[in-house]
Parts: sequence; C-alpha cells; structure tokens
Amino acid sequence: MTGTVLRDWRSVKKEVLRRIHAREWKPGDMIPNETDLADEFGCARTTVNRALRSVAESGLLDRRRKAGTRVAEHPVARATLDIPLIRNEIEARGRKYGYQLIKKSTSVPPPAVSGAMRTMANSELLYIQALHLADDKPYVIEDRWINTKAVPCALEEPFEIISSNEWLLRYARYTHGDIAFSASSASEIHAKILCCPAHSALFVVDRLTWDGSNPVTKVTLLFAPGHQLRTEL
Amino acid sequence: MTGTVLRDWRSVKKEVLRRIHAREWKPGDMIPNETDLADEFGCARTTVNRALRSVAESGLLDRRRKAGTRVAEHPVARATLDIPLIRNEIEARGRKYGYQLIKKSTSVPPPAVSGAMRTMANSELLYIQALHLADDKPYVIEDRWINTKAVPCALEEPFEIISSNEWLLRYARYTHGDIAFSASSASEIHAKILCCPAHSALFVVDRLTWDGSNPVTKVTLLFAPGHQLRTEL
DNA sequence: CAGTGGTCTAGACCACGAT
DNA sequence: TCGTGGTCTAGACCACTGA
Repeated sequence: MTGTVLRDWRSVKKEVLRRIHAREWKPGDMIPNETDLADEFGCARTTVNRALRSVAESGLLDRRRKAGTRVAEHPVARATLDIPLIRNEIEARGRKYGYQLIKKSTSVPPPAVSGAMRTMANSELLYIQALHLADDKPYVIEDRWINTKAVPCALEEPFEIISSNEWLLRYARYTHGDIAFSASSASEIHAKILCCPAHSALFVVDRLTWDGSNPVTKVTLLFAPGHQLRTEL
Repeated sequence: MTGTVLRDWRSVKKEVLRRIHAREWKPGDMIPNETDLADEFGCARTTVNRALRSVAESGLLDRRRKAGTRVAEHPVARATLDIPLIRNEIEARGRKYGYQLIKKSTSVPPPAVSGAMRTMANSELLYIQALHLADDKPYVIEDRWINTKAVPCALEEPFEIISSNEWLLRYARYTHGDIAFSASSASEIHAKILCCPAHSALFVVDRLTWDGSNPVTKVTLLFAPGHQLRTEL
C-alpha cells in the first residue's frame, strides 16, 4: 500500500524505484503486472506502462511479453554520454576557444583507415589534422579522414577557420556511427603539438560515421593529458 | 506527402528522421506541430508525440512548449554505454574469467578519496585491490574503497572468491552515482600487476556510488593496455 | 492457447513560456 | 494571453512467447 494515489508516471516511477532500492522487490523477482499496479496506484495502465518503460530503459527492469516484468539480476549500469562539438564543450566550461589547422591533404590512407571505412585500398581521401585550444592551451588533436565521394564539397572548404568537426555537422549527412574510447601513449609528434611529454597517456576517442552504407568520415581525437569524460548514472 | 498512412510510432519516427537527414527539415527549422503531423500521417496525436519524443531523446530535436519543435542546430551525439559486471564483460567475449585478491585492509584513505566520498578525513574505510583476468591474462585492476558505515556486512566478506565488484551489486543499496573516463600512465606497481611496461597508457574508469546522501564506494578500474570501450550512436 | 506487455485512439485538461 | 507540447484516461486490439 502506498497510502496515496499516484497520479502521474513520475510518481509511479519513483515508487517503483523506491521498492527496488529498498529491496521490497529483489533482483530476479517478478513484479505485479501493469493492470494490477494500475489498480493499486489508482491510475490508468498506460501511466504504469510509461513509468515501467522508463525504469526498464535505465536497465533496472527486464520486461518481456507474457513472461512479465522482473527486477534485473545484474543491473548493468547504463551511462548516457553527450558528445558535443569541441567548440561548445570548451565554451561551456567558460574557456576561450581556439583552432589551428595543422595539415590538409588529399591522399591514400593507411590500410587500417581504408579498411575501417571500407573504401577502396587505393582511393584517395581528404585528410585533415587540426588542433583545438582552450584558453590558448592545446586541448585536443583532431585527426580526420573524409570520404570526398560522400561529401564532395569538402574539397572546396579550406578548413582554416571552421574545423572539420563543425563543418561536417553542418554540411554532411549521416545516419549512424560508432564510437570507441581508449587510452594511447603520445607519439613524439603528438606530444609536440599538445605541448606535453612524449609517451604521456592520452585519452582517445575514435569515431566512424556512416550515411546509410557509405562511409562519411573517420576521426581520432587525442586529448591533452588530464582530460576526463564524465557523466552521471 | 508520404503517400502512405503511417500507422505506428516507429514509422513516424523513421519518416521524421528521413526528413531530417534529407534536409527537408534543416537544422534550426521549426517543424509542424503535433496536431498537423498527426493529421498528415493519418494517426493520433499521441502516436506522433511518442515518435517525436523518441527522436528528441536522441538529441536531434529540441522541443519546448509553446515554442514548438525545432531541428537541433548542434546535434550533440548521444552515446549510451552499458557498463556490465567485469565478469560478464569478459565472459560475454567468450573468454575465461579469473579473479585474484591482491590486498585488503581497513585504513584511512588518502585525502583525495575521503574528499570525493565526503567521509571524515580520519575515518577508516575498507580497501580492496584485486585483479580480474581474461584467459589467465591480466584484464583490469580494481582499486576500491568501501564505506563500511553504508555496508557494514562488507567487513565479514573475505573477497577472496567473489570480487567486491560483484558482491556490492548483490548486497549494497545505491541510488545514484557518477562515472568518469580518462587515461593514465601505469605506475611501476600497476605495470607489474598488469604485466605491461611501466608508463603504458591505461584506460581508466572512476566510479563513485551513493545511497541517497551516503557514500557507498569509490572504485578505480585500470585496464590493461589496448582496452577499448565501444558503442554505437 | 492464454497472459503479458506494446501500442493505438480520441478526447480531455494542464503547464509552460513566448509574445 | 493562448498555442504548444506533456500527460492522463478508458478502452481496444495486437504481438510475442511461455507453458
């Protein structure tokens, strides 16, 4: 018994979370079905559905038709990361944004890149290397390959003022992508650009973007030492 | 005109995404209101609402009452990461899981830890250091502080068979937490444990967990070189 | 087969916030 | 003020899947 009628899905969600955390419903337990809960809470089944769906999205409940709803045995922590434009990220921290183009060329990428992008091993791509700065200090190296077949007009953009990061967001279509986070040791060259000791541990983000089945771009971001990516969960 | 009636929210979502990707609705553009779209698609407003809400959750739409719905100017990429139990993570890759307790003590933590956990600077916490192995090779070091006031029964658990990672998930309450990803250079000690060269770049996950306003545990995971965290977006 | 969640509908009222 | 999205309702049908 809750004692009070729960009128909106947020209240229902809150009560469900309370029961899970208080172990009234233990991991592996089956919980009452939507109709019964709606009855108990004095609201429509739709409202309970909305609440349970929301809890399930966070990974704490397993729901299956016919089988019912159970409290997850091994609640995977689910973290949602927002990956903004680099400029926005820097400005959001109240720091001054700066940008420098380091290198730009049209060339045949190393096999690892053409392999990942599934482009012909001998076809040329646009290569951009640039540095983003926060308060005039090196913040991150952007190391990017662009498939000019997917974004032909990229060839006419100098990328001296606007970063490819920002330009692509504005002009390139994409449908999906994948992203990987890792750590890597700074090469002599990267260390020089980032003004840090060689072999420093760098936080690395790799991103591959597609428009349907066409590769659009592959980027590696090498962050200056000390960078953290945070989120709540 | 779509030509066909869209009967479910997934179809509506798909059509909305198509229009955004095809730039029929450009970044910054206002899109028709729910009632008009429902009319156009031949479905209930609720269905359109469900679809638009779903698209907005992925960051591609900005919705505000009265102001209406606009295509986001700077669509932040939003990645959802699942962070499973280490054992599950290893076994899901078809590798053999192994576990070794390295150190266990009750002691006063360094100020950085008591500060982050907001415990009294002189109060003792339970400290656990352990190694998780995949196919008998070092996979990740788990370096953890546990607030025994929040989880008293942790004092009676030897943690020689079950990792604290797993044990806490089963026996500790928590309501929320935060997580941070970064890179760090391997110390001599960590390098020895992970069987890698000193100063290797390690991928690091820091996690702080709360039960209401009570700190539960703080853990640092130091992954063996080469580790990647991937997701789709 | 039958029970459960998934979804749609039409209508209603409300909260927010741009103007 | 008042248009827009946010949500609730009651009822209905459907899809999946365990038994």
